[in-house]
Parts: sequence; C-alpha cells; structure tokens
Amino acid sequence: MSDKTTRDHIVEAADQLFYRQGYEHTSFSDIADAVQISRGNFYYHFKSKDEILDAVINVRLANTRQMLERWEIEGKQPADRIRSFIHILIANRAEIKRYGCPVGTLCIELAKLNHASQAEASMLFTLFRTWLRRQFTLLGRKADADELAMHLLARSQGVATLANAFHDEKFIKQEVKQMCDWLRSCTESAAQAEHSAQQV
Amino acid sequence: MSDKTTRDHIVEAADQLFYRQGYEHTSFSDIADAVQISRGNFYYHFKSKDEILDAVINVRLANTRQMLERWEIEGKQPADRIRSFIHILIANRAEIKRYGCPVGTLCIELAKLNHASQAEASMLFTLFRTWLRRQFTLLGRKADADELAMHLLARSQGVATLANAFHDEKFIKQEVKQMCDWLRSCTESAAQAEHSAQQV
DNA sequence: TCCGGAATAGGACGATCGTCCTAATCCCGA
DNA sequence: TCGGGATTAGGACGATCGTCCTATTCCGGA
Repeated sequence: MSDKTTRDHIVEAADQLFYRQGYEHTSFSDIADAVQISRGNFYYHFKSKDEILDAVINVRLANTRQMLERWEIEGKQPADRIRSFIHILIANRAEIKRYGCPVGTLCIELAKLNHASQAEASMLFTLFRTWLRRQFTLLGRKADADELAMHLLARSQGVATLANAFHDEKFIKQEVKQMCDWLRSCTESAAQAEHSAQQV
Repeated sequence: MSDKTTRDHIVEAADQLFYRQGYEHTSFSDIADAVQISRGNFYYHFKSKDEILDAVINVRLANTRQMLERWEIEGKQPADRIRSFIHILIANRAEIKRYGCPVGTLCIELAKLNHASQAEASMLFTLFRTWLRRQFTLLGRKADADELAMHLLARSQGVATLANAFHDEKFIKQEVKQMCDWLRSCTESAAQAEHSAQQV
C-alpha cells in the first residue's frame, strides 16, 4: 500500500478535495497541505491544474468501471445489479448529504466554468448509463432500456441534490425504497411482455 | 421600466452571471462590465460580494413567490397547478441544457463553499416544496403530500442535471411526459381513496 | 445661482491564485 | 564510493481577486 507514488497521493488528495470543496475553490496550497509536499514540487508531476483534474477524472472513471464490473459479477440477476446501483445512495448517504453526488456536482461545476474537461466528466455518467442500459436490456426491456437507464440516473441525481440541500438522509432511504418498487414493476411488466410474446 | 435603480441593475446582472458562471467564478469586474459601471462604485451599493449574493437570493425568492401565486390563480385544479410546475422544465429547457437548474446549482455550489447563505438558498427549494405539498393536499393526498412534493422536486432536479450533462433537450420532454403520467396516477389513486372512504 | 448630499470613477491595497525557475537533496547503478 | 538523473523545497512572477479610499461629477432644493 505504501508503494504509492507521490503522483498517486496528489491525485487521491485532489479527488477528495475537488469533491468536498469543488474544483475551482480548491487551490494548490490546499492539495499541498493535504499531501504534505511543497507547492513548487507540483509542477514536476503535473504541468497545470487542469492536468490534475484530468488525472482525477481518469481515476474516477477507472474506479467506476471496476465497481460496475464487480456489480456485474456479484449480482446474479440484472435486477440485483440495478439494485446495487440504487443502493450506493444508501452506502454513501452521509457524504451525499454533505457534498452531493461526486459525478453530478463535478459536471455542473465544469459546465459553469465552461471547462475543457466537461466531456470527460460527463463520461462518468455515460459509464453508468450504458451499464444500466445493458442491465435493462437483459431484463427484457430492450426497447426502452436507455430511457429506463436515464430515468433511474436522473432520479438518483435528484435525490442526491435534495438530500444535500435539506441535509436529509431519511429522504434518501424513502426514495431508494420507491426506486426499488419501481424496479420491481419494471421487471414484472417485462415478464408479462415476455409471457404474452410467448402466447403469440 | 427605466426607473430601475443602479442597485437593481447590479442585482439583475449578478443574478444572471451567478446562474451562468457560478457565484465564485463571477468577479466584480464581470458584473461591472455587464452593468457598465466602474468597479469601485460597487461598494457604495453593497458592502461585500456576499451582500450581493443575499440580494440576488432575495430577488429570486420574491420572483418565485410571485410565480407560485400566479400558478395558484391560473390553475383551477391542483393538478393543473402542479403541471405548471412540471412545465417550467419545458419552458426553460434551453437554459437548463446550458446551465442546469438555477436553484439546484446554486445550492450545490454554496454547499461546497460552505457559504453562510446556504440556508437562504435552500429556502428556494422550500418555497416549491411547501407549495407543492399544499397542492397535493388539495388533491386528496394529505397523508403523503410532503413525500410526493419532495419526489417531484427531486425528479425535476435530476432531469435538469442530466439534461445539462448530456446537452439533451429531448430527454427533458421525455421525462416531463412521464411526470405528467405519474401525476395522473396520483390523482386517480386519490380519487379512488376518496371513493372507498365514502363507501365506508 | 449655489450648495450639499447622492452617486460615480479610478486607482491603491494586501492577499492569493496558478505558474515557473533554480538550487538542494535523495537515491540507485556503475 | 561516487556520479547523475529523479525528486523535492522554496521562493519569485504577473495576474486577478475582493476591498477600500479619495477625488470628481451629478443634480435637486433653497
């Protein structure tokens, strides 16, 4: 574990600080203090602040891919896997309450800054979107799989934003339950469609 | 219309810039350029940047209250009024695509800055929440009126965030349609509950 | 007409930002 | 043991930030 390079430490600290304080509001001094290195040493590892952001986004992309693969393995049924997605709201509820969703808040900030890495950040959403779409397809909802994926993504985003604004964890649990109910109704209607298709 | 004071012009310009660029990323020079006054003249009207933010939030609160009152008058049935809320997503879809939701993005930013005016900004959400709650109560869903209000608020937020991230207006229309369907099912179940209550 | 407060312009201020440069230190292979 | 690239520390830089100060202009009432 201690074989992490200084570069890794910088990215790790920047990742957390960008999430908690926002990208623009996080200065080099903040990161330097967290990593306990001198400010001037930064530019040996990164040419600019934007480059750190790109590194952070790439790490998040890699971590997200790993997580999705894990869910894919651990969940036997597609519905189980989708439930894994829904339940990150529960697992991260304390941090979401304080800082919102790491993906959504970053995308929003970069959009306002009109930052060059907007597209890379949105790729985080795309990762979830395509993964969810595949799960819904496997569930037998091929025709509207993307629509369902986007719907679920949007609901998660909204829950995170409001939980943050109202500092309300209970609301997260409430909505997660509803999303699970909604998912159940999705699988049922898919099963019915399959059934009637067999009849025809 | 031209009897607006300089102060009004400042607040108006700041309102737009805070929305489009974010609070922190908007400098005094930006606002000064927009209003066409000198930078030094600011402190005759406002003691600090935070004070401008408070003024902007207060203007937004006042405008929101006005809008909600208008919807209350224009909509005969509570369902019509709730539809007015849902349809702001359509009406503002171009701006939402570019800058997200004015309320949600401000709350998120202030949360990351740990800004003193967080609570005031969240009041914008509260305004919608209580108004929607009342409409759902009038609709005959008194028991879960707040839950429904929060649910609808969250869905709108999520739609705005994703429409912004994916630069997708079509998605807004898609989700608005679903929200209207959902609203219809809410009114129907409320009518049924009333009916069965009459039977008992 | 003139006076005095309201309003404005312009610049100075200290702090902090991201960036860059250079000297010192570390550490591994020959 | 020693040489040299890898890594680090520390500070200088120009720009920009929010803030503040002062001189100037505007304008309505006596």
